[in-house]
Amino acid sequence: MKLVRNTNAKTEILGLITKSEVAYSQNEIMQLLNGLCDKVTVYRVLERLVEARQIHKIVNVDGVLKYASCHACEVEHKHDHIHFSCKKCKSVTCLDKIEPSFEMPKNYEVHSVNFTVSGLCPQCL
Amino acid sequence: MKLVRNTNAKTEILGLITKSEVAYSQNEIMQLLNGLCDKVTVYRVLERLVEARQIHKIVNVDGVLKYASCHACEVEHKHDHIHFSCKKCKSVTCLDKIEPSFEMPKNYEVHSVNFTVSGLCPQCL
DNA sequence: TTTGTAAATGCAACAGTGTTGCATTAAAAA
DNA sequence: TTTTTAATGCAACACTGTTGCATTTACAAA
Repeated sequence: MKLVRNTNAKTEILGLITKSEVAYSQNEIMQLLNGLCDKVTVYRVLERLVEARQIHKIVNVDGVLKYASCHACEVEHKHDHIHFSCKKCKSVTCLDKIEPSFEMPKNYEVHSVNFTVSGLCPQCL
Repeated sequence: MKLVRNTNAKTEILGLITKSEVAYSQNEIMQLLNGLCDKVTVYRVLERLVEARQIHKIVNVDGVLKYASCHACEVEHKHDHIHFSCKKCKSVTCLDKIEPSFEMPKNYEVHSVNFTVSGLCPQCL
């Protein structure tokens, strides 16, 4: 078992993501941290938090990675819910309650899922 | 109405994508074209083909854009089907038949959808 | 409390994807 | 054939994300 340390950067980043209603990109986190640490550190902290299953990773419609806390993972760690990407305000939100149902063809082994719907969010409508 | 021209690059690229069972990235197309044209041209042709609704764009799990033909769009142009991204052979396939069902909360305006499932495809299983 | 360790960081340099500006080429309408 | 302007090539760039390595620091053990 590898030792894990609690650092300033990790605490701050996890705090930001946990408090947020929307998913954050590395870029957005950097701006919110206001020079607290290097961008490489942000990437590495995010990687560790995903590894530790404290946050989850989302691929946005523009290909940029975003991170959100695991609010709905108390019981079981899974991320089959939909993410909503707003074209106007550019926010990405987890729709924790919405899990699409679908039936995979035989002979596919599903490991993970990335569902993103884009359009206009309630605030921008 | 803006004039559209048929060029060598456009014909070749559309041909490649149409013949293919899997979705291609700009990088893959460049290799298949074997120096026929510049990478900027590939991006611009792909953009035009998407605009003309002859192909559709997929965001892969690694954030890279891939393009596939619109086989299932004869009647109506929509891309609510699932894409499968294989972790081993890195192929991205359209599962045209599989359209997940889900119910969006009120006050969201859905414009488009990007569903990707990753794991192992039948060939790699 | 001090010390030793390796986990975490910062910096610089890099890799890959995708974009922009501009001069040149060429498709196709007249 | 001539004319128009869509399409191309090239160079340079922007942005996201990664790697190597020397330095710092969290924290377990003494």
